[in-house]
Amino acid sequence: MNYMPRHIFISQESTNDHISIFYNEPIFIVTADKNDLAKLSLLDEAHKPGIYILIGHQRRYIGQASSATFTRLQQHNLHKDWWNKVIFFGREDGHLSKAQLDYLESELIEEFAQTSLVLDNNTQGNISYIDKLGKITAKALLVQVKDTLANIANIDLLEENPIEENEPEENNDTDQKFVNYNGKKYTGPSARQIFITVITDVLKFESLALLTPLISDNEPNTVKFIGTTARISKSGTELTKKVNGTPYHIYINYSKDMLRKRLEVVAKATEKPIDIQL
DNA sequence: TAGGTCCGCGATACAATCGG
DNA sequence: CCGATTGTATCGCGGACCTA
Repeated sequence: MNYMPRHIFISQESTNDHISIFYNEPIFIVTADKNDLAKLSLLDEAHKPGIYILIGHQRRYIGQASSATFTRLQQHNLHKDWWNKVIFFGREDGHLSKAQLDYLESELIEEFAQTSLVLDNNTQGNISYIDKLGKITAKALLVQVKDTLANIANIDLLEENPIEENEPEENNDTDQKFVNYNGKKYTGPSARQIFITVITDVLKFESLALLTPLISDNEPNTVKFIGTTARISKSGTELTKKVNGTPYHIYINYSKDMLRKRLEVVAKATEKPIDIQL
């Protein structure tokens, strides 16, 4: 086969999220962190039928979604807390019958059952009648998914750590600064950079009404640090940064301690949990 | 003396500059 | 470009003083 798979790495602004999409006609495969669930809804693929695998340490759960994977994942987000990553796949054209989904699901359950991994599934999946042709295409699809994952993404579905962070994270010794806001981890080269990425997401996803005490009509200042124009000191220092994708400028000329306090204020205003390590 | 206003001072926040 | 420091501004609260 001489196919040319495409790997599209979804990355907003910086490397904050871990959503990857692999295309290999006619299939697509998405891998993502649980933390990035919200962003998954933006993908067409997440609204197509598919098979998904929840991944957490030694545990796995195989599931199917006959209309939209995303809605099933949302449910699992509420009711299962042990997983931190997910892989799901389907056909780009959405043509996966219920019988095929049943077949793929139970096939995978069976395969996983033979490994040392712990399966969270209670049942073997549905056994529904599947015609010969449907079975053959489903089987071929599964092979293609595995091949694509193995060749392009270097992922073995049946392995213990299929998507394990490919070790750039290991230099956590030198770079232990991060912010955990609303279940998402933000890292970056500097405290100010992290601050900017967090605020960028806040401005994109949170209700501005909650942020009004922090918004200035024009130039930002240290308390109302979100504004609509830049601010430059008399001596020419840029005290603010433009937030990409929004009309806002935010004051960033803070010490680490002040950045921490600002983030705490934001978390309180938006009623979201935050963990700050700068 | 109760109630109200205002002043002063310590604490906190700000903005700019300075040093890696 | 990053983060800390520092001089200045502002806030907030207790207490003194005034008045009815």
